[in-house]
Amino acid sequence: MYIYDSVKKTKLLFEPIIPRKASIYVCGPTVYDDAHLGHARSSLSFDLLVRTFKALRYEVTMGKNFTDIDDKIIKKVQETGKSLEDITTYYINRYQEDMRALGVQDADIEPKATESLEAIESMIQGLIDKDIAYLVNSGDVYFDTSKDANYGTISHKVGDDEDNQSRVEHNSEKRNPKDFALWKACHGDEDICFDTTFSNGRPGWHIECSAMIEKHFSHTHGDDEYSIDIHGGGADLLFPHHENEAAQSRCATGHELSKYWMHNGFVNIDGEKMSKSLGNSFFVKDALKVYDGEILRNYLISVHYRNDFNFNEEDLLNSKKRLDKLYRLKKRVTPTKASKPNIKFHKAMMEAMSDDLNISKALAIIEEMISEANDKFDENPKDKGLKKETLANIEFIDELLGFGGKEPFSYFQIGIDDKTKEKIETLIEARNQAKVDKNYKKSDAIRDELSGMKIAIMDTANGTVWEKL
RNA sequence: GGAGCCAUCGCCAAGUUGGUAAGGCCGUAGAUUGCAAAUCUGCUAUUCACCAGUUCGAGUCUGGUUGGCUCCUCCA
Repeated sequence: MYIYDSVKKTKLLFEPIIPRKASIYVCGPTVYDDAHLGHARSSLSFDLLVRTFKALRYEVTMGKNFTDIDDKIIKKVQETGKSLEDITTYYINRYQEDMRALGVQDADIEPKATESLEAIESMIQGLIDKDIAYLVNSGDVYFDTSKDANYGTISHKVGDDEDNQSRVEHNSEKRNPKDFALWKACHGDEDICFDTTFSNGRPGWHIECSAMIEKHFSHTHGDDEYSIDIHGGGADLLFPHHENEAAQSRCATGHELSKYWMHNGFVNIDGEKMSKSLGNSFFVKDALKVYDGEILRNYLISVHYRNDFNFNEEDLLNSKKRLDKLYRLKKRVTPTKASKPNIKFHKAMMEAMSDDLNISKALAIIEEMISEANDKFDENPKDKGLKKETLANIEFIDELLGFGGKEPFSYFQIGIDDKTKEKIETLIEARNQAKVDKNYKKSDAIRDELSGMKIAIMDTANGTVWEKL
C-alpha cells in the first residue's frame, strides 16, 4: 500500500506501526447542522481507505470523532432553547443516517468530546505541569508554541516573523500570537461549562482530538514513536488544527501523533469552495432526495480523493451511466451463485487502489471487465462459469468500492411503486403479443406510452426488461 | 503580505522513479434489431496553458510567464 503523505508531500510505502494492523483517525464533523457534500467526500475518502486496507487483509481500527461542544453548537442551543445533548444527539444521528445512505461503514470508535473530558483535562493539566501550557487570568489555558521546537513541521508554516498579515486577532493574554487555546473559560450564565482543576470552562477545538487519540489508541501502541498510523481529515484542517494537535500530543506524550497524514480535497460548487460563509452549501440530505445514495456515492468517489471535486448534475448523470452498465451486466448474470473473482481482475483492482487509492484506474479496470464479459455473453449467454465469476467480480467491487451490491432489477426500478410496476408488466405483455402478431404499429405505440412514463424497454435474449429513465 | 496546490481531447478524468498520452460521457461508422433500446466492433488529443532550459528523449525535471484555486479566522 502506497499513500500520499501530505506532511512529507510524497507518496510513501505504508509501513504500519504494528505489522498487518492499521490505526486510522479522521476528524469528524462539528455537530450543529446537517452534513454537507464536503463531509460526505471526506467520509467517503477514508471509507475507501479502510475498505482497501481490509481487502489487503489489514486489521483496521478506524476512529472518527464528533465535536459536540463548540461555539456554534452553543449558539444553536441559545437560539433554539434546546439542550446541548438534544441538538448534538440529533445531528449525530442525522450524520450517521446520511453517511450510511452513502455506504460509509461505521467507524470502530466514535468518541465525543463531551465524553472525553477527563482525558482532555488530564492532558491539559500535564501540559501546564510541564510549563508548556499556561493559565491566564480570564481562566483560559493556552499552549505556548515557543516551547515546541517542532511547531510548524506539519503544515510547514514556519513563519518566524510575526509581521505577516495574519488575520488572527491580538489577544493580550497570549504570550505569542501563535499560541492557541486549550481551554476556554466560562463566559456568563449562557455558556455551557465544565469544572476542572484549572478553571470552569470548555475545551478548545484542537485538544479533543489529541486527547481522544491518546485515550483510545495509545494502549494499543505502547511506547512506540507514534500514536497512530494515519491521521486524516479535510485539507483545510492541516493548519491550524492538525498542526496544533500534533504539537499538543508531542509535548504531552513525548511521541509523535501520527506516522502518516492524509488530507482530502474540497467539494466545489461553480469552481468555489463550498462553505457556509459563501452560502453555497449543499446538504447530503437534499441530494439524497433526488438521487439514491449509491448513485451519489459512485459519483463522489469517482475523482481522486486529493483533488478538488467540482459538483454538478451533468457529471453526476455521467457517472450514473457507468453504474447502470455495471447493473445491466449484473442482470445478465442473475440469478446465479458467485464463485471466485477473476484473479487478474482482482489483482489489477487491488494494485490500483493500493496506489494511493487510484480510483480512476480502478474504474477503468471495471469498464474493461464489463466490456469483456458482455462480449463473451453476446457469444454465449449461458456461460455458467463466466456468470459465476462475473457475479463474484461484482461482489468484490461492492466490497472494495461500495457499489454494485443491489439486486439488479430493483436497481433500475428505484422509486417505482408496485401498482405502476404491474401496469408496466401488463403493457410489456401486450406489446410482446403485438410483436408476435407483427402488429408493429401497436407495439411501437405501447413503447411510446412506456417512454412517456419514463420507462425504457429492451428486448434481450431472456425476454423484455425495463428500466426507469 | 506569507505558504501551497492546480492547468491533459467538446465534457469528466488517469498518467511514482523522464522513453513517446488509460477509462468514461458525447459524437460518428458498422454488427445486431421488424424499428428501437441494450450489447459488441471501429474512428475520435502527433499532443498535454505558454516560453525557455537540462536530456539521445519531458505531460512527467529546472527557471520564467499567464490563468484558476486553497490555507494563514470557524470550516471536511
